[in-house]
Amino acid sequence: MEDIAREAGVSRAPVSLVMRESPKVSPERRRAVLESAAALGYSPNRLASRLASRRTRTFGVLLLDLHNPVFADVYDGIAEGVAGTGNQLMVAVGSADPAAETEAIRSFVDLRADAVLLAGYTGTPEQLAAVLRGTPAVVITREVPVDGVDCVLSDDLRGGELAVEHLHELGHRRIAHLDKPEWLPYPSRRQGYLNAMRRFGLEPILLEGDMSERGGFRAMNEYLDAGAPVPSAIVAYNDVTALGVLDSLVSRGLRVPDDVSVIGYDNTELAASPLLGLTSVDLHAREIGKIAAGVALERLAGATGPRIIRRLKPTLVRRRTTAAPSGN
Amino acid sequence: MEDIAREAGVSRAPVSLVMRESPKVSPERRRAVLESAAALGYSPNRLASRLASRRTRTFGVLLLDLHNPVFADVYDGIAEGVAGTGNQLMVAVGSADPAAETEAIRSFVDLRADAVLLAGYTGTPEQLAAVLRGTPAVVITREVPVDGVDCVLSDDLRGGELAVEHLHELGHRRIAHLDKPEWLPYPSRRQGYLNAMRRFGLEPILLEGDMSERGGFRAMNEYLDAGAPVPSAIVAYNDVTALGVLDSLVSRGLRVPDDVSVIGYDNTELAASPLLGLTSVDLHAREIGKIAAGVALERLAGATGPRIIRRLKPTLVRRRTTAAPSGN
DNA sequence: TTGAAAGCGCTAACAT
DNA sequence: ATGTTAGCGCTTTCAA
Repeated sequence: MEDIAREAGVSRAPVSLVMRESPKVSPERRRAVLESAAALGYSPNRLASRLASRRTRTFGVLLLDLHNPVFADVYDGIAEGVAGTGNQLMVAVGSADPAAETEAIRSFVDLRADAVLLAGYTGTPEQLAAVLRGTPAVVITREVPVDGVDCVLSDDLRGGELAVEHLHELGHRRIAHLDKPEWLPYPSRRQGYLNAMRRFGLEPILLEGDMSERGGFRAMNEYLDAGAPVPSAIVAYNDVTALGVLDSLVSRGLRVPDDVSVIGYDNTELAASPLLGLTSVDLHAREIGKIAAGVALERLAGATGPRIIRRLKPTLVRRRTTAAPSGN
Repeated sequence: MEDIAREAGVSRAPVSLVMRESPKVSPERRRAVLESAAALGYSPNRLASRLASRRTRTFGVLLLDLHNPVFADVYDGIAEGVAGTGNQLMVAVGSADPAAETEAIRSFVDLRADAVLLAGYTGTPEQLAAVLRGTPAVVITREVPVDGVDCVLSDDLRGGELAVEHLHELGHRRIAHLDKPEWLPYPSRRQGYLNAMRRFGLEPILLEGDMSERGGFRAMNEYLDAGAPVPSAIVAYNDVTALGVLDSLVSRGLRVPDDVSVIGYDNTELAASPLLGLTSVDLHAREIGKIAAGVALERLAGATGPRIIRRLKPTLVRRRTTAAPSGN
């Protein structure tokens, strides 16, 4: 920067101003500075600039899993939300390992991200509070009771109910639910399922499997292999596992929805594909991401006050994998 | 840091060493330092540390599109490749807009990433060279002729041929190809298709559509609406567009593979899903990512020499969407 | 508007 | 093994 100043015949201050596109520099000087910067192959060092200015204008975004398309939607929403605000996004991928997630968040904090957006945090509230050290954070799709941490999520309890209500209305009575209880810090969908089942006086059937297509496939296979009577409908934790369930059913010669109905969750593009036509509970991922970005922006703009909890209402998108039970 | 030093009764140097987990500090001092750091709620500033040390131990990873699962695979490969090397990943999402991509790369460079890994760069070589300013870079899935830029990719020319050869062997003669020529800086797959078609003395049929499920869906719909004779087989640019093609065919009442065969490209988990069973050309995305990380690591370890070009052989994974043509 | 000076919070020689 | 001293490359007062 000093070289540029010398080359352009000015001191260092105007160079700094030109780089930040400040209007307080006369046009001719600005041109001179820009020219010698180009001539010298100057590349600004944002580490230094951020260190000195104590502002990074950057949000850290943690995405749980790139293989689940719902996070692409959440990301799009966040990107839409920060567009035009002059803020940047740096993203890290968590892989559902609390230690890795904590490390990623720590990295954001140490890099002095202005705020942190967590889409799919699986650790404990205590860990989160410890690693955040006061950095503004908004947790997406989960409610984490930590002071100063805002949450934007879908009403998963209601979503679970919605799925059961839809199936019950179609005439289903043997309705199973698939998720991964001991791992998941997101029990609300199952709870909603259980609530609705009890309300209808139905017996819950709980299956367990990893939260992936493969996990859904295996869990369903194991259940069928065990010789248990086939449920007439299955509520899967999300679209990806629902796809695995479909894989399993179809590979066993069971027809969907003729023999078994299947509901997913997230309403990803996967579910929306005309070929699959997966009935799914829409948690409005993109909108959630956008709102989360908005909340972070508000905090940066100085909004104080208690934790913000925004809980959107999920909606059921009915497609071709659910229908009235045939036999029974 | 000075506060910690005072609190622990030492000077600043050992504090810095403790933070970097250096072994040159006596255990009792280390403990004292750690204690007062915790007591004071110390959070190291990595901006300052990176600025002072002039090393960031961070790779910038640019991902073209989160909605295409192939990039999740590439990312996994990169993550696997850098695991245990003490390097971190910072990722940015490109959205297939050269301006946005350039901005993301500039950001990596300005933040002094040690290297940059570009999965799906769509800009020109000149732009890339200009923004890189000497930062080591490896471009993934594309060959970009820029000095000092390494490339790890699949032999797309061969991949295009592979698809046609497979279909030809099954007995297909009216084989169409779908991609987006004017936008895509990746013409090799189409070229491979064209080469093989010419070799077999067949007439090429070129369809155009956006590189997304929706794009494939629309392109196929338009083609069918135009009343052109239905091809007996379709080679799609990638799995995502292939899914769109399937959507279109099935919604028109055409059966796959009985009436039309379809081949995708990338062999993503989407294609591998038993439900879809999409025949696809595997470009070994995860391995490519891993190799790319390895190349970057080599460069950082001081490997000089000319540009490295690693071109993997694609393989065809045959599933249920391709079969011998029935009627003709 | 521009110039000079004092940091931002850390690392890296070096000397002890 | 520990303390001291100079920076890393920028921004930001403050004066001029």
